[in-house]
Amino acid sequence: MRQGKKKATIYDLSVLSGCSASTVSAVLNGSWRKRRIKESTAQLIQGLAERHQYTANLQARGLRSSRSGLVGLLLPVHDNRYFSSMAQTFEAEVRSHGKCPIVVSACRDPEEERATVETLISYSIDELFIAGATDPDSIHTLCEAAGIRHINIDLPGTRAPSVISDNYEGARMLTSAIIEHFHSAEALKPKELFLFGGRNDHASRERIRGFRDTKIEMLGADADDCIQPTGYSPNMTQKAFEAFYEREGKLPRGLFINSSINFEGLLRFMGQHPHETFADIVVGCYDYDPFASFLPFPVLMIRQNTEGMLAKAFELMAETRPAPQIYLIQPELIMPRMALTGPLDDIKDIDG
Amino acid sequence: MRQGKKKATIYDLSVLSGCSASTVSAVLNGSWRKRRIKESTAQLIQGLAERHQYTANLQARGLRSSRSGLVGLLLPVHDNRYFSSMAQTFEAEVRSHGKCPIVVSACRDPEEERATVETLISYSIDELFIAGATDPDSIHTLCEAAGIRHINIDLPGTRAPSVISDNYEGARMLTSAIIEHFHSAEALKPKELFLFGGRNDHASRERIRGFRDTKIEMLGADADDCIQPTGYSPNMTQKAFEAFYEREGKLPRGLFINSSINFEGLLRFMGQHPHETFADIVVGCYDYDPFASFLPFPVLMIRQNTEGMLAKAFELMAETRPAPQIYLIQPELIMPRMALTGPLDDIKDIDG
DNA sequence: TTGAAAGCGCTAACAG
DNA sequence: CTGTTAGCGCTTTCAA
Repeated sequence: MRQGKKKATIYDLSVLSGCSASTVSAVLNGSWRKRRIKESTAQLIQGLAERHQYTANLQARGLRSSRSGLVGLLLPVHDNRYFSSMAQTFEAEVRSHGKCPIVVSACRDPEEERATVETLISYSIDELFIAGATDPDSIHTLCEAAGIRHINIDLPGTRAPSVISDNYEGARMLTSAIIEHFHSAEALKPKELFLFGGRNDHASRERIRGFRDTKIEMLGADADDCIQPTGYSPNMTQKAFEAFYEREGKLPRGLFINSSINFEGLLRFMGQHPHETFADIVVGCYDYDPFASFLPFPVLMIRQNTEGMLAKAFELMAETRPAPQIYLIQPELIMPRMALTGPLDDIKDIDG
Repeated sequence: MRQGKKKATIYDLSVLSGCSASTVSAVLNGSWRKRRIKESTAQLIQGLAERHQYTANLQARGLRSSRSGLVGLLLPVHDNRYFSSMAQTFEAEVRSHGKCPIVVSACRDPEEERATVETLISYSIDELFIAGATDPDSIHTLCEAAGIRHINIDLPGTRAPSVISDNYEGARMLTSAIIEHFHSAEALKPKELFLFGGRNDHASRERIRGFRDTKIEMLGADADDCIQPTGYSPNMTQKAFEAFYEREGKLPRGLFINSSINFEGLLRFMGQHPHETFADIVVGCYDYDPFASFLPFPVLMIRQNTEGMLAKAFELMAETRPAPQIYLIQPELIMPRMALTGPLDDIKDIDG
């Protein structure tokens, strides 16, 4: 087959086989058994299809049947371990159902999210998984108007089923682990344990709540200025650390960092200051990263169970009419110096 | 507009406006100026479209015009900083051209790659960027048969333009930086500098070549067993380190790690052994990760210029008939304790 | 067991 | 300046 030659259509095969286009169509989309087409004609046509490298035009099929075979995943960003591992798991799962995964990111920008979802709808995607949307409910509205099944992940909406991490419990685990880490050394005082990062979204609010409750229970107090919400921005987080350092002449001994993105802000701060500045700190990070786990100070981390969340989400998607309620998935506390496996391990072991 | 109501079509607007469907179509797809349609009719129709929340059915448009507006990026994996940052940059660039980015991964599996690309072709994607394909040339064949413009990234093909990192130069920079890092301390001997990771792909071969050449130039020798190709597998890499350690009772003082994926294998090894095992090692990693940069031993890294590579790739894609040659992009040596910015920085600074 | 015919929603000549 | 017409490639009744 030389370059640019037009792709074979069912009509080409119809002529070649002497059957009608509808017969060819039925054979090639798998519905031929129930259309009671003779085994021999089916085989004839399948042979021709193979020989002529026929592949269905999925746009045409989608247009006609108003189902595209596309399944979408909306992410805040690609460039992040948590979300990219979600993408990885999502792809495998969707492929295993014989559909085509579409992963897109929208930068935590409500307007971008709307536009992106509208585009996906225009391509007639069949289902949408909405991860980390800033405004799940307005996306819900879009999807519902278009009759598209959808599930929220990571950030809850009120109008569609939502599968999210138990951020409150996770924050409690992390906070108490930080505090306990000091038990052998000089015990931590309330003014020595700070939270950096996050903003006014559901996840951050829950984590802050868990942090405060646990801190008050274990240390007896928590001052408002121990919470430094900096958004999901490395830069802002760095600035917050610089400001703190300038004011206090040192860092707090106990640090609760809201996400790996904020942790990068701490790294930027570290790049500007000598080792000694971090000699006795203990960091808890609400996100897991294997490299962070081996930094030269203790780093406790929360690993969110992305696979569990997606599994639950797919399960709900398969239900006829899932309730618009919130399903909590437990995250996991990871002690320092742990290099864990990810969704790619099975694949990559083929190598070598 | 209540749930499930059918989406408005150009025919609906045609009736409402009193114009023909083709006029409506022209107005709504932007070609109305050159069809010399009256400003006032255009406005009328645009108003109606807005009011009725019209959005074009992109499958229908694509079917008719045989261009879908979809632009694909084929990746080995999502779950990796290097590739996910490529995805991030790619998305922004494609969106800025008013097209729809489709990012897919194929796990470095030639069969999966073929199947994935065939699916994309079935959806009539307009252009394909092929990053890290194990067999770019066979994908080239598919694309060419379908008349789809395509560019290789990261791993070169022989039949389409290829934009890749200068792996040889990068490896030379990294190797000599590792060696020089010992100048003040006891100088490194040839048997103390090993390369771990990679396999028989173009990038690994080039890096190994750069490593050997530089090592021989600077240290006078390089034994074959100083190269330990383990594939792109954390597990295999860990095993290679365990085997080495069992044999030698320690790690080499100088380590060239082929990629962050292999570095994770070293982390897994580290998790099983005490701090002291790594007291005097220097690691060079052919990939940049901010957390790795602050580990408790010196880590030199190569940051590949994904933005530069993509920029060049888009430039080539825009050319009428780009030559099927290889374009090398220089990577950058990153010294220890550096937390650099990524493609998301501009976005995220909105936060806070 | 198969074929004919209609049409999914849109675009693109061509004709006026 | 605008309407008519003919499909893009496929699915899906309905009839034979």
